[in-house]
Amino acid sequence: MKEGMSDNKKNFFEDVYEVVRLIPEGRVTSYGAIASYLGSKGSARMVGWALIASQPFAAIPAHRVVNRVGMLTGKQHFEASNAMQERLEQEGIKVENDQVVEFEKLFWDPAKELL
DNA sequence: CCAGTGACGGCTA
DNA sequence: TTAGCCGCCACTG
Repeated sequence: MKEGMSDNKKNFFEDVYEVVRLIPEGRVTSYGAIASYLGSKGSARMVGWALIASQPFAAIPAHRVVNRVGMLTGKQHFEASNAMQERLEQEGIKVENDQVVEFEKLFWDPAKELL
């Protein structure tokens, strides 16, 4: 993390981490869903940015966050290009061609399922 | 200071 | 239906 970072930004990052930590095993959510839940509706990109910064913290299951159609767009940011898919399959999620199988059934929306 | 670049997503053609 | 455009905003050169 950076030193000169404003409190707002820092809190946004930590809020993202908190939500991601709450994603149940075997379920996935999207960048936009998290941004929306945190009140920054159009800032899905910032969620992705926060996850890049979360790389060093293994406790955050960033592999459970994919884009709005269920594609593993962030896999290149993991240690290995296949780490994201392997972690998902390890919890029972099937992935074909960088796409989560039955994404709609596994989708976990923080705005609805979190309270 | 300015322009380019994204782990995105909604809208338009 | 597939492609492209653009708003979003932190960061980099």
